[in-house]
Amino acid sequence: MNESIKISKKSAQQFAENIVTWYHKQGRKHLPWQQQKTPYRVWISEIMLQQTQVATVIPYYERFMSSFPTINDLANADEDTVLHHWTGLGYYARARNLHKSAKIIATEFNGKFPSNIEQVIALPGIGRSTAGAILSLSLNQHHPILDGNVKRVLARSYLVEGYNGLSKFDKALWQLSEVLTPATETASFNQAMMDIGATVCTRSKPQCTLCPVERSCLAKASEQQSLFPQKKPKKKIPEKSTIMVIPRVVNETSNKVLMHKRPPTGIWGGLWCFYEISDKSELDTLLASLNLAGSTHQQLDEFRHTFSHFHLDITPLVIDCVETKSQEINEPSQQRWYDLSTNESVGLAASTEKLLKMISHF
DNA sequence: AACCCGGGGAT
DNA sequence: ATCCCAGGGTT
Repeated sequence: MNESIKISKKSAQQFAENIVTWYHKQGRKHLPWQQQKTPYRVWISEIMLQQTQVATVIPYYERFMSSFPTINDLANADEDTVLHHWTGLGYYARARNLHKSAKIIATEFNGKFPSNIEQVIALPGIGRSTAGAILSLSLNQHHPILDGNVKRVLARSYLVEGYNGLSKFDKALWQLSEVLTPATETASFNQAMMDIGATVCTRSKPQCTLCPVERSCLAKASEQQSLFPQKKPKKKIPEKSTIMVIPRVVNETSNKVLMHKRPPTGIWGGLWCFYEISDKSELDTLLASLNLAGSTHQQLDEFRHTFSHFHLDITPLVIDCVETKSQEINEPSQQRWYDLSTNESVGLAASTEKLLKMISHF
């Protein structure tokens, strides 16, 4: 297996030169959406791009930047507002970490993004690769990176065995990235590696004829591109089910549903969701605790929401409530009547948005 | 339906 | 040090 892959200084230099030359030939036209590469802007885009492709990220990124143009703006925003800008992107812990880090930068670094890589890695939500990407792309500092796209390019070029997440595999690739990343033009090299992985050295049907390192690529030489990186052994995922309780008030003056804010850790952390029960027999107890007893309810069609690690079958249960004073909210920071006629500035999970759509034309 | 993913937290 | 989790979109 891999052990440490030996590369001569000369061939490493040649590799970097080919990559950087390719980058300059692109004329950077492939990234018109991100012109000024400040550490802050690169940070936000890198975190978004960890989980989502460029085309999807662009509108989120634009909205985020126009609402939070500076780190201090982000630090001073409500967590709900930050999560609202992340609604539908997934991985909500990343948005919460972004917010936490902004507060740290505001207080400990006077609002200026740190330029020391140890300090950057110490920020929540930023690891070695993201820190390297931020400081190399924005300040041209000499740091290697290793995201999913770069991993694919390197694993194919040097036939590195293993799959994503396997420690031997990651270790070998980090070592390769260290050896290959040039001290000059680091920004161009790193950006090019990510771009090549995203657009040329794609998972299926790579466009090898467009690749600047086609001639030295070991996978291409043996036509094994599709075998690298190797596939992660798959595991069976469990099925779970839940009943989401949707108390609502609909009349001439209001159209609203009762939601609560989830705890900060775990699934959908910090997002606004409906109360859940695992069995209909728990409904009365829940409604009583919410001062909503006696209301009528209707069941909507069950639907499936799938995560990588489990299926979740959701049964929506709509409770029609009459507006009374007993529906005053005790802890508005944890519980609220969500107004369906406005787009309230809070974070919602994709499944919650789907439920809101279902009941809006029901 | 299967695949992908950087970093944090638990073990 | 090593495993498991997160939540969507794309293929």
